[in-house]
Amino acid sequence: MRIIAHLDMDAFFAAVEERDHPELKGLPIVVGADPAQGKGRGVVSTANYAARKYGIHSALPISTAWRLSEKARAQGQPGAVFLGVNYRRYGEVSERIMALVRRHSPLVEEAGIDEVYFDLSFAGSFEQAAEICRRLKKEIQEQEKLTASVGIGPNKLVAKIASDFRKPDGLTKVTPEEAENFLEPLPVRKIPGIGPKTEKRLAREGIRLVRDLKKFSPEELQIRFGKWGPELYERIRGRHEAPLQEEYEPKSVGEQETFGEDTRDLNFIFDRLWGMCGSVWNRMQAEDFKTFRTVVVTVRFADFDTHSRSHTLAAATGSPARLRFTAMKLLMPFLDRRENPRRKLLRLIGVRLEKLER
DNA sequence: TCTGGGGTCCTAGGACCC
DNA sequence: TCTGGGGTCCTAGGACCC
Repeated sequence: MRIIAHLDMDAFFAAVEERDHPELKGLPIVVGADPAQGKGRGVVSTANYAARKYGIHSALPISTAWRLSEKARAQGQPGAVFLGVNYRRYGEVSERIMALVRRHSPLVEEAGIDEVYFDLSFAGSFEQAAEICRRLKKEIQEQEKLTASVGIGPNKLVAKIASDFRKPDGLTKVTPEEAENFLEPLPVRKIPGIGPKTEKRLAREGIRLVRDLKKFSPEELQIRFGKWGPELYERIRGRHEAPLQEEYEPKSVGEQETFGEDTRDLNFIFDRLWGMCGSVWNRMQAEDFKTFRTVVVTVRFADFDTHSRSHTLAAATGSPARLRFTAMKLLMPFLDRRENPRRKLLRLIGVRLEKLER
């Protein structure tokens, strides 16, 4: 019998900041882009639970978060504390938490900086597995002063949905017998792979819950969802055999940058492209790759219209000059009248390397 | 309201080859 | 006169995840 656990840190970035800055304890905290007095253009990475009471959440435009904070302040509540994202710091904390997890399981898949799957089949029973998870949560609390939510299930899919079921500081156990009933009443959006677009599309047909999706045969799901349909048929019934993946090979390395303000200043744009080529090339090397073969350049115009151009070289190369040359060639058409007849301002550019080899 | 940055995977058309 | 079928690679776009 497989027993899989999924651990997800609660409001991770914000929780680390709150812990490291005792003077902020209890205040609403928003980690993300610089709000720049309401004129900032990024989004919220993480809001702690106090900030969520104001309606602030992950992926919300930081300008909207600023407005919600001002509104709360006008009503006599504390304004939110806005902090930049300190990846290095969160990475260190993450490493220590992953080390704790590894003490309890021989098979661990890190699924991001703040979440991890681990195999507890050896425990023999779901009750024993839950006991291990309670211990782990306690260790994280004592060592790091942070809370996590854990889900235990017969596979990764059920474990992940279960960890999200009670938050924060939750522990949810779903046995193989319970899995199908556990999923039925949940919104379809809870199924990993069903995002905002698919949720909307399904809602138009009156399909909102996992239960509603179950009326379709694998063939009908194939028509609606393509290759993924038959797989989805299994998933909504709680069946999912994917093994834990202990490590994986990156397939691409890239960077993109949204400018402080939209621009058509060629000196500025070329300068940024140049800089990005350099840092992407450095990161490729740091990841132990020697060569790339495909270069992708992305452009986003002021109206959010987004395009990419890619070029695959005849042979792999490790040359940074070749990268700069190719990226430049791919970018040029976007600045040209044919591709950009209305001379739209640029909001973002990006560079990505694919077909990497060691 | 106004939308980040790092990625992965899928689809679909066209080119090309056998 | 009417024009196969399958496989692979490249390119562009889109949905999704953290």
